[in-house]
Amino acid sequence: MTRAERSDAARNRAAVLAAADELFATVPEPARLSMDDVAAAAGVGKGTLFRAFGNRAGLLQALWQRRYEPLRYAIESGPPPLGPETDPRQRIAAILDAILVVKLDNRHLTLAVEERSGGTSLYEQPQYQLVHQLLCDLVRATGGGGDSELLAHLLLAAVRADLLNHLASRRGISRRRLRADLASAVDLVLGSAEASPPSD
Amino acid sequence: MTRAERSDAARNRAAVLAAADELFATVPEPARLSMDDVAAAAGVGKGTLFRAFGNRAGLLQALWQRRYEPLRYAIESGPPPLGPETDPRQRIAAILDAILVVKLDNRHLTLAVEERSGGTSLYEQPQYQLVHQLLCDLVRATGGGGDSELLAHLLLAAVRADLLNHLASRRGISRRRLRADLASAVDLVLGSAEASPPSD
DNA sequence: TTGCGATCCGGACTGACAGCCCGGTTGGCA
DNA sequence: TGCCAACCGGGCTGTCAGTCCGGATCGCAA
Repeated sequence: MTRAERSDAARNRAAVLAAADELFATVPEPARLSMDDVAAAAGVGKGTLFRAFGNRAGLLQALWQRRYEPLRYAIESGPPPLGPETDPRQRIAAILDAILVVKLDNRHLTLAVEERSGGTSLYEQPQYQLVHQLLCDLVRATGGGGDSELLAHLLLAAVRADLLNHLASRRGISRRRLRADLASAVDLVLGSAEASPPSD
Repeated sequence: MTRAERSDAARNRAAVLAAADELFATVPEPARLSMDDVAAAAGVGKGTLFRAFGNRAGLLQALWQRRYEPLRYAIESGPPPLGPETDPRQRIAAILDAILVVKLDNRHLTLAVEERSGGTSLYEQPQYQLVHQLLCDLVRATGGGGDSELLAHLLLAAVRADLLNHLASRRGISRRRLRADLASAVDLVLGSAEASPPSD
């Protein structure tokens, strides 16, 4: 019997999302961004924030979901190369490339989302498990050797937020280079065919 | 002009290391192990603990170093298959397998060590950078395609503490299976030759 | 053995932060 | 317009890393 959200609640929820989005895009160190900061920036009390999102992880999930949603949709039911009607090997490459791009575009946010917090590791997040499951199936469909579960984890390890952040921010490696290197690494892991450079 | 450590300081340092070792081996959730806990278990004041190790990361580093030291030595100047006189491809496999084993044997400790804390990511730790550099060189020596830097990161991602913990503790995958899967994954990444099962 | 200063000890203290609580307010249906 | 459930806000609590400083201790020198 979940009643509809009251209008003020909806307004505040939106305000928090907007403010948090802005903040995470701005601040240099997402881990140092406190819930008080977010509440203050949204012009809302802390109680309101926690009522709306449960806890820090809940807020981060909500933020991330908004960013990730289009990609998720494209993967689940869009046209090639992301959609289901693609050759598994190319689909894997396309998916990882797309994830790479989204994460680079939302570096701080993803960093915060993947931060281990409260005993919940990245690998327990439903988001992760969904993609992992899909990659498992796809890897198996390519018929290469090796355990598909571990391989899927390895592929996803290539786009972990902290690694990307290190390579991009710390080491200053360009997005173009990252995408190319990722593509060739994926080809290697999947038992190299020819490498196809990204188009977008 | 670093003066020698006073005897009581050395004694306390040892007591802290022993107690912390014991605790990290015992507790279920290393992140919940506070410095107060460690100090109390060691029968020492918190000030003493921080004087000796600087901060939490310092203590964890010291603990990890003791565990990792033998392996580091074996890699740097031991006999094959870990030592320098080994064929690069086999050496990579041997090193990763050894790291896997050490980390599994010290699961909670490694989990705590690799925990991102205070803006210092895994990739900035000198420990990591050392192994990464070595793997880079070895990967390059195998002459396969792909960017050696990224490949070395990927290889090390296969033995990240949180992944291992998830596979071993959460999913209940056996050590034997993990070692075998890791070995075949490494072979894949390095442009598969034949897989050789671990001996130890 | 005794004196003495540098070093070290310890636990109270601070600051930061996630999450809870509850008296007061407000939205929206009757 | 009245009523009450839902919601607001910010003060409060508990936890934890790291600091501080008065007092204890070590170990050298005489």
